Amino acid sequence: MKVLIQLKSDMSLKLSEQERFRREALKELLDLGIDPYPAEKFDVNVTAKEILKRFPEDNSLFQEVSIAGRIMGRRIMGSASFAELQDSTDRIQLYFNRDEICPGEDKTFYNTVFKRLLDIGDIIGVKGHVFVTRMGEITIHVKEYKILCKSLRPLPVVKEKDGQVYDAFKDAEQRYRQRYLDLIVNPEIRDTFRQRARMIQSMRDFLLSKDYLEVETPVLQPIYGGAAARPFKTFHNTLDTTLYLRIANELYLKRLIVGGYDGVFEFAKDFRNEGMSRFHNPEFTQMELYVAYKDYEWMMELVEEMVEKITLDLHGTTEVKVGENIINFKRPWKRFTMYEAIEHFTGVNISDMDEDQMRKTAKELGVETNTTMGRGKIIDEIFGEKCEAQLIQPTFITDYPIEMSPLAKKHRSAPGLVERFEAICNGKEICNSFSELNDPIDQRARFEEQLELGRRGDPEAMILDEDFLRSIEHGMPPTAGLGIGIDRLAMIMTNSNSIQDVLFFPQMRPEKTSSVEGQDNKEFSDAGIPGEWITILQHAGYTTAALLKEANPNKVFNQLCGLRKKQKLDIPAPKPEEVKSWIENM
RNA sequence: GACUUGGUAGCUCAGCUGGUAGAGCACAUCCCUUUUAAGGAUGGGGUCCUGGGUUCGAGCCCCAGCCAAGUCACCA
Repeated sequence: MKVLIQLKSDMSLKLSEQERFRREALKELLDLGIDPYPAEKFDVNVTAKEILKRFPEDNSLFQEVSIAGRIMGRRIMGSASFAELQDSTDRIQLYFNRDEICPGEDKTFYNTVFKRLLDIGDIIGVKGHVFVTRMGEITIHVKEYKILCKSLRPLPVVKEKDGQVYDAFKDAEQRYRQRYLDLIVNPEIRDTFRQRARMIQSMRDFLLSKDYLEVETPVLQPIYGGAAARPFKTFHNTLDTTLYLRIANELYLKRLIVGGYDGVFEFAKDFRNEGMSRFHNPEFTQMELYVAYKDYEWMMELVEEMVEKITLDLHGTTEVKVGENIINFKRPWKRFTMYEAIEHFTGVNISDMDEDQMRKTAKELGVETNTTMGRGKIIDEIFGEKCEAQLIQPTFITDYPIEMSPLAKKHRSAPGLVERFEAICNGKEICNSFSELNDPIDQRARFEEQLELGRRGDPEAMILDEDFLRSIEHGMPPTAGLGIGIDRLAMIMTNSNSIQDVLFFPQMRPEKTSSVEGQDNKEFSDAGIPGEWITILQHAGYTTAALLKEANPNKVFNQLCGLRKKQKLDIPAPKPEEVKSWIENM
């Protein structure tokens, strides 16, 4: 028991006052014989949302409810109290009456347990009936309650009245690092992720209804491919081999088309070792789809149909508000070839220009180029600078320069182009698709061009995948392929300004851990310092042996006594000569 | 990677020309006892991001660093 108390006081040095109060409350609960973390289930027969929705229509309902959730607010006034209970669906008010919670003489369970030992953030289960208070609020009249989990840290308290939010918890860093807090106190965040899940469900339903097969392909790949990007590198010990986290699954899905499936798709986490921004996270989700005997024209129709359906499923209309704009996904979407789009936004027709003329035009348009850029790259640059951001309504851009698209089939009629399209929406690409290149000779030549780029130092150049080539040498039917950015689409569908808002745990730089934690205490204990004082010394700033060795013994002694008093520690004060001997022994 | 802005109590934020760290919420002890971002009284709570520098004196000024956000560049 003594050890326990010491442990506790050591721990409490690092705790804030509010955390210490909660740990003390926990102890009192245990002393009262109440288990703050019971093992048995608590049966729930209703949600807050259901009550709030249906009770106004029929006051005879919900006369025996059992519901559980987190306490988000309390208003205590002696023998009667109100609390707010938040479950996964909504918040509902609870009414507690002392003499009903404690019908007998002993009022402990109300006076002590409810009023003093419970806190905002604790999770409880209650049973009772629903009524309406004098203030007109739907409320559960609690007959009994049970502590399901004691919370040891204070929650950010966000309050709201008439749509006005007070003390909103909105610091992006804390919200992303401690997403659980964000989800607890900002319930609209929970809805964003529900919408994301429904969006994926809707897409999956659509694809399954077409009888395409949902598949899984390797994340760990010996040769990464299918996109232009730098990979994450890792190592497999048993195979003694370098492996890469996939940047795309394209080449594997095409192998499955070679294998005889007509349609395969995968919701794939891809990993790209590149910059981060509000549009880029190192890991992101892409849905890739490959359908045999189809081409990119057909795929455009499918994308329109699918995204329109998703929008209807999510919003009941084809219109979505995104920032300042209303985006309408109703079919058909606008279509431009890349040349047409450039002509539309700049007034210049560049389709027949050679590289020199084009470079000159780019300069006139204020688009920067350099000598390493070929004709295709310049076109892409002009488009990116002058057109993409202006495409707010969903628009297909078709027929890309061949240089940028080593896996796409050459255009059936326009030389120098490939059969490729991207859908642009809200100024950003949301998907990328082409008639897949199935000519193995051409594919090998395109890979070799990529190898040449790699030799010239392009870190994103593709690697030649010999097994993939072998597979399409066996023959891949004409195939349409699609990659659609799930995070990007989720941003639009949920009106989110950054990708971090549609990922539960966006990548962040690791948090710096406290230097006191995990210290090697051996040198301290070797000098004869009792364990309970080591943490206190470290708390006082003497985190290493060297620091303590340099210190003035009198000052250290005073600091320790000061801390002992301040933290109300239940250990005897050290003697000055003891402190002196510790320091001498260091 | 570059530039801009920010980092102060558990949360949201003030903090003057550099002069003993503040408010609201939360927390503790009371009062009130069907309230509702409850109200009232009292109280406790701080590594002012970190490390240097200037100064008699730094939350504030200077330098370096860490973390985040925004903008730009590359990528979806």
